[in-house]
Amino acid sequence: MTPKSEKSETRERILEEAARLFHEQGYSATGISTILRRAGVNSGSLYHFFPGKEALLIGVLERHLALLEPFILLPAEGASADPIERVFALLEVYRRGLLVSGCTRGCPVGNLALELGDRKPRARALMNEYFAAWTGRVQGWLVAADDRLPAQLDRERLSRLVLAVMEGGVMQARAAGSVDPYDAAVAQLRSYFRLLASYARREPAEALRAAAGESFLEPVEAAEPAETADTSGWRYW
Amino acid sequence: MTPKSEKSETRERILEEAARLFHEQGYSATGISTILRRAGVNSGSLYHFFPGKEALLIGVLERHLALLEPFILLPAEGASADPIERVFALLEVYRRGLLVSGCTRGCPVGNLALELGDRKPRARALMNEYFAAWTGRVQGWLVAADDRLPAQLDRERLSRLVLAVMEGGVMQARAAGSVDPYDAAVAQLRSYFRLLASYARREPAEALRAAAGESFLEPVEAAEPAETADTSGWRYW
DNA sequence: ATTGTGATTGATTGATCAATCAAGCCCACC
DNA sequence: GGTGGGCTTGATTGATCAATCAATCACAAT
Repeated sequence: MTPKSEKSETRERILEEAARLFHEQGYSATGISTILRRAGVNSGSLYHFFPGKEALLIGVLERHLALLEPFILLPAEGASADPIERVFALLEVYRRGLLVSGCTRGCPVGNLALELGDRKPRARALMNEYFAAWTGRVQGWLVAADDRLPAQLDRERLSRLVLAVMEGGVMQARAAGSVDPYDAAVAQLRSYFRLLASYARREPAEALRAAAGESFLEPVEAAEPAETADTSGWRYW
Repeated sequence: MTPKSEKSETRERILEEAARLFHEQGYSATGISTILRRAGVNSGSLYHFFPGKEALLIGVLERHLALLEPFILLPAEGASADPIERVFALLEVYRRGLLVSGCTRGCPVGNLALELGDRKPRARALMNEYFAAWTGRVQGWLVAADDRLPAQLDRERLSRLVLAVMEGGVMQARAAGSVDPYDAAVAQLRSYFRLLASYARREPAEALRAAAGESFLEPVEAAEPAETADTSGWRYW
């Protein structure tokens, strides 16, 4: 056997349940014993794979980072070939996460980011990496949109805005127990994008003015996730 | 003495330390004993005022709600008479909170909102009330901006976007250990507002196009907090 | 068959947790 | 100066916490 296998089935089950519980109740509020019970594992097994609770947290975050591509980004790209539509397909992914969980689960990394702050430096570095990968991909789409957005537009800044809207929208949805605040924030972002697109289309002033006021939300139809990595047996939401 | 005084000096000290600790380390990670030590109080006193830890949480949230006006909203209004500048003065208040805490403290309610989710219904109702008061005030400013924003613009949706940008920006700043992501998101929001203002000014198409690309951030100068409530002895950040 | 190693078992540890409570203190009020 | 109630004291409770560890199991290699 390979030493300290990274692919142990028990290890995966522990990570999956820990991820779910950290997501639902937070890191501090989740007891090791609960994870053990839900995963059907004894404490010795857990401590065989993870030296302590913090190492388990690191493992969970590494798992989130590994799952970002197949479960979040690729489905968004599969939903549309249009780079701007991909942005809103991505936001639709999180909307689904809210809906299937009754507004109790949004972005799993966002929760931990606010709870842990800088008290676990290794964890913070991973969360930062996660956000960087997220905004980096969005930035790539915005660059790909090319002449459909104003040339001078700062794509990096806009990608940071998109992430902020997602995380802030999820937070409001959790507090409200409803997706409405999330939808409102996303709809307004959509309106902003339409406005930017109108510019790039070099429309006359009157058409631009009309676009500035609009704020309706066009639902994005779901597409089959475009899986490239082997994610069989992995659950995310 | 009035029975179960709401103004006991001890009670205030407990609430202040609990608020700080909940903000810095979260609700679950904060032990009662730590609060007692920092506040210089014995456990019996705490349980004299609060029947349990959850009641203390409610008290902390009620305190945040009471302090929203004098410590957050009024300073933003005092910074400028211009309703749109008030929006960005408000965002500047949170930026200051990030800076003075080394990016460890953002919005105190936002942290709790994500940590507690719907597991404490009474707490969630208060957090929702907090967000509603926040966005409600911003919405009021946006309405007051009147013809300086497009008439068809949905002011409520935009206020939800502003809150999302603040909360999401704070989250990214905490994860990055730097205000840069916060500044980026706010700068992009500023750009959006300039664009909307250009519309309302009915500028010709070329000027509008120029405004669409700009994304610089004008720092908002601080003004003295306009205090109307008695907040002597209350600390917030 | 024997040995080596990774994986599992599950009782147990000491620490820390939220919460309790009997006793005493302080002081306004009469 | 006595009385009563708001407030404080601080040791103590049982529960739960993360973590430990000696023993055992499963199984591949030889």
